[in-house]
Amino acid sequence: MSQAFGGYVRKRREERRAGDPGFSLRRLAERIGVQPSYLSKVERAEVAPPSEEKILRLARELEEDPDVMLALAGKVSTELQGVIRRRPKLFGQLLRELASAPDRAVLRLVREVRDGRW
Amino acid sequence: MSQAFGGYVRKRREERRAGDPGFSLRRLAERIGVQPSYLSKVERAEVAPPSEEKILRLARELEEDPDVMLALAGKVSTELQGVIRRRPKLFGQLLRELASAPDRAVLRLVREVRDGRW
DNA sequence: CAGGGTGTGTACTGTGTAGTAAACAATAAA
DNA sequence: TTTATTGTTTACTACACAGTACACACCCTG
Repeated sequence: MSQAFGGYVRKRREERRAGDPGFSLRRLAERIGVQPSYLSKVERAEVAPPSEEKILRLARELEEDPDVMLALAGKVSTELQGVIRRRPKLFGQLLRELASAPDRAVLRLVREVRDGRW
Repeated sequence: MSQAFGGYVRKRREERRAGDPGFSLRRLAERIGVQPSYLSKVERAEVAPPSEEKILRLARELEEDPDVMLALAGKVSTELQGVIRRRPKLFGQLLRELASAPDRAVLRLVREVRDGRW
């Protein structure tokens, strides 16, 4: 299933490793705070993706978008979940409405909101 | 923490029970598909809220908003999570932007989208 | 006063999550 | 040629999650 996540991490790590030997599996594992054996299994999708916390630290080290990383792991950040939980009706409606909207439309809304046009 | 959920279920159940004896704890539990003892513990928050599946069935029986019910249980539906996971960057941005927006503003967006004004 | 229905207390359980710890073979460096 | 370093294999684990099963005491009510 989440072959996606492991493969992605491995790819990104090896890319970054070309220019920086600090991106060996062992040294990265240490910075993330897990055993090398575990990171190895994660990268080869021998086990499920790690916890949100480890994924976020991984995203930081690899300079990847945390939300994208979490999505690859089949998760949604507790932060975003919190945003929804605070106003479930409102955001439930909005998200369902936007589920089938084209990227372009969603992007327009993002900009609209960011520019304070409300 | 989730005293909220249990208390809410109990309140709603007893309300509905006034007009319909089919809303005794035992009979409701049966329709939901759990043991009465378990529903009892849930209502008194002696245990954590049940799984998403049971919560949705509960919401149906009690005629409550599923998203609200899940929120009380500290959860977000896998359906909504799926919407986000498909376009994590886009929805991540949007939600963070809207996190601090007033209800009114979000509601305006919902309507705007629903009326196809994009 | 027997019987059905009500909510609850107690004890237990299978499954999933999120890893650790130690040893191993292959490669690279001194 | 030792010595490090790398990724991997194997075995194991602690804890949370999502409940079940059964017995119990308390009402009514017919």
